[in-house]
Amino acid sequence: MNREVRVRFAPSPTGALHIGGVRTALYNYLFAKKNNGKFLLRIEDTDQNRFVPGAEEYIKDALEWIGVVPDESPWSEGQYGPYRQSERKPMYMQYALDLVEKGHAYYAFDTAEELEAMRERLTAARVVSPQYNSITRAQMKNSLTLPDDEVKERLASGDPYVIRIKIPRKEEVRLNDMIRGWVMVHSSTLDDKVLMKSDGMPTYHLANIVDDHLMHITHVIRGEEWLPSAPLHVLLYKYFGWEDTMPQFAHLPLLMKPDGNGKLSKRDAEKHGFPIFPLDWTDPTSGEKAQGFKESGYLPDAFLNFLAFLGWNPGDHREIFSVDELIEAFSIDRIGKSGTKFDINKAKWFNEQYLRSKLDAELAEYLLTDLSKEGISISQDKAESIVTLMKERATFPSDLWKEGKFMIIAPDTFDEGVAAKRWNNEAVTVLSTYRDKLLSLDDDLNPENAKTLLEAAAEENGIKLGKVMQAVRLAVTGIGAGPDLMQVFTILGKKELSKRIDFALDKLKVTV
RNA sequence: GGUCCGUUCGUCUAGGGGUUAGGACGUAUCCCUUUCACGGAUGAAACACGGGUUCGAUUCCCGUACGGACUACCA
Repeated sequence: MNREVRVRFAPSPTGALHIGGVRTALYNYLFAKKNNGKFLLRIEDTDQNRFVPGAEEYIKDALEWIGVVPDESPWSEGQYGPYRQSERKPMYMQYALDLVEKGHAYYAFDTAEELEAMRERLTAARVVSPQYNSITRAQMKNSLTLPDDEVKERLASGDPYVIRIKIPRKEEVRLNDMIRGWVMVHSSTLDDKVLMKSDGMPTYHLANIVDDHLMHITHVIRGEEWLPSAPLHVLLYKYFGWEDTMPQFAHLPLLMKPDGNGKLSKRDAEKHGFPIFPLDWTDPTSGEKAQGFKESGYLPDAFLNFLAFLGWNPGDHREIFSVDELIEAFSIDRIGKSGTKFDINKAKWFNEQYLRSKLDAELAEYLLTDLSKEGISISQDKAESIVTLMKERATFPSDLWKEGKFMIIAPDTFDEGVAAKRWNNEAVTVLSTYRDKLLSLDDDLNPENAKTLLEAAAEENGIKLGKVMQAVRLAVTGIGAGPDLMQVFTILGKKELSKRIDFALDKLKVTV
């Protein structure tokens, strides 16, 4: 059997795509590309009550942002469409009926109240897990207990019903997970899950098996939260007679909270002030806003690299991987088994690495964009010069503007701590002399002559330059830290520089 | 509660019957730098516990503890 590898990412459009979902999508994508297969996206919208407007577009946009674009999806259908389960609705009933005919499923007419009463009864009787199963179904209203006539009558009269799978009483169900190895579950612990809901929609369990089969899915790579229901899925493949083409399963470890215990959630993001969604998201009902990785300044390739390493590693010590390199290196057997705590510091580190590898011209675009929002415009050359000086110390592109502001706007205040410690008469003397020298300089300023002049200004007054350097920096930039001063002076130019010195001399005089 | 899954430095992890248990993030110290950052160097820091199996177990097996997921006419 030599089937083309086909994998799917199957989110439900119930809100913003969570980072764990993005990782699942990424692993599916990497696996597909590694094996020259296809990566498809299927929207699992069988629950009409949970539909959230905009969620589907969000999924699409998020995947596009990191370049994990499906080969087949609702927006670029392949030959096994539709790719939205709501649009596949007419296809499912026949499969459910097939199971009823084969005796592996049955009609159930119990109302919500009756189900609740059953659970209460069992709980009162101290039954460990109250569920609709091979024992309890005998007491319920279904096509196994009701006379045939009544069943026919109820169906004919439009009585609401569901179709449930008939889980065998005693059977060992086993599956060979690609990550976890053999997992065995006894059917007596499984319940008769609903396959078709009373609204005529299939449940996830039925829909995903039918669709995966029809779409020729070869591998199901999904989160660990699905592991408990995987045996049910195996049973369904068996009852449909699709065992020989049953996909291989790989259940991914979960993404956990950075502190404490539990699955990573939106609350953690709020608590720690880091994003959990790839893109900005505003909840359409509550109006709640959540910031995305993109809008927080994470570069898509850095984000993707970071994500890939949440639960997977190449087995050597390399960490910086392009998408192509990830595809080349990826394999499911190098995915870990245990839950992964989310560490935003690592994400920042990846972002810094990618930021520094970017061309100055590209980074200058970010700076220019930020500046235009402030109503400031500077030349491309100047922007690139600033980027050159700032990119080694930036985590996000927005830091270019935030941290490099002093090269664009003259300071109007001065760091008080630095002033108190470093500002003195010697600094004033050197700075005045330097200002005069700048004014009589014919050439444009460059790092060399800026330095020569400053050294001369210090020497003429018998002052060691090192003693006043911090004061000089303070006078020109307003702060006590930053990139090489002579480079900064060059970007400023002699006119601006002398203007700033004058301003500082005037403003700081009183504090001496 | 039940079922299933898991457990190597604070975090992500490599490793695998005999290793000085390796790397990365973070952290500490030092160097570079008349600043800060970058960079470089160095350090602290881990096999959950108890039984087996074995000449030898962090590695294999079984328990225990702890953690997690699931336990809907949600996915």
